[in-house]
Amino acid sequence: MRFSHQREVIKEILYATNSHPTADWVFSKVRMSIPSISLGTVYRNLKQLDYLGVIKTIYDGPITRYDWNNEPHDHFKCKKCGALVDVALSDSSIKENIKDKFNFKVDDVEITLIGTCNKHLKINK
Amino acid sequence: MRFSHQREVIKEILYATNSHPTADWVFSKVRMSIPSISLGTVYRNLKQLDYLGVIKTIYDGPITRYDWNNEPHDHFKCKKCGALVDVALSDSSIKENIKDKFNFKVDDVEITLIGTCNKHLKINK
DNA sequence: ATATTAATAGTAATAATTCCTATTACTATT
DNA sequence: AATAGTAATAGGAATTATTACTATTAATAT
Ligand SMILES: [Mn+2]
Ligand SMILES: [Mn+2]
Ligand SMILES: [Zn+2]
Ligand SMILES: [Zn+2]
Repeated sequence: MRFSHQREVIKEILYATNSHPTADWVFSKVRMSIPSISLGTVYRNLKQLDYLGVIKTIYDGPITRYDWNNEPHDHFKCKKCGALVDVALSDSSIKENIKDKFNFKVDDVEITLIGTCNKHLKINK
Repeated sequence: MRFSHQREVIKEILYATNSHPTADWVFSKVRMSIPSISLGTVYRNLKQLDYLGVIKTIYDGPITRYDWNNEPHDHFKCKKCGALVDVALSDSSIKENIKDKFNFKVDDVEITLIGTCNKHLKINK
């Protein structure tokens, strides 16, 4: 695969946020430095970066997002504000336990927590 | 909400399969008994049934599916054939464990197993 | 039976994503 | 440095999934 400035910028933009952005958000960002870029180029490169294992595509309900963090990890989804936040299920033995229970070949366990993020929680004791 | 024959048939079709069908699949099925039905009616009623809690909408990557089983349960996704199969994580204490670890209010834990279903596994010992 | 009005069929509109093609710009070779 | 070969891009068309609109139909209360 040949070097491409567009792809580098897209990659940098992704690596600079933890917000799991959509293709459209990336598009509007990359336009700031490359005004001539097209949305198709953004989609094509996001797909390539995913294929290369450089980033990971995340399906947040009906919304497609992109994650610079290609390491296996899980997410918390806030019902109130829609934020998608990384969570580390430190005890990865949870996943191993789950894997052992089935007559399928389980390669991955994806866990999404759903609820309300601390931004909306009353601090008052 | 008023009775509708269309909605009843859609519900029955969903309740007769474990395949987590798409709106389009439901549409083609319901056409067999109601040839005049429109795709919009299928979508509208699936959304209403979800809203009523009668069925559950499932996001399988970029594919939207519908599940008659509105009880909390998890799924296994086969990378080879794309099948989405119910799994019962019998030990629901797993989920309670996970819930206890975070400074968010966690209402639900969604778990998807990803791998290869037994249809493709060699039986040979 | 009639009136009321929610639900439908059919179609148009929208949104996300992919496809197509002429043009551009890396890269290797003279 | 110029040339040739070709991968990547820009821009727009096409596709797909879903929602919105509206005249007509049909469920329900009177
Ligand atoms: Mn993440
Ligand atoms: Mn299910
Ligand atoms: Zn929130
Ligand atoms: Zn399979």
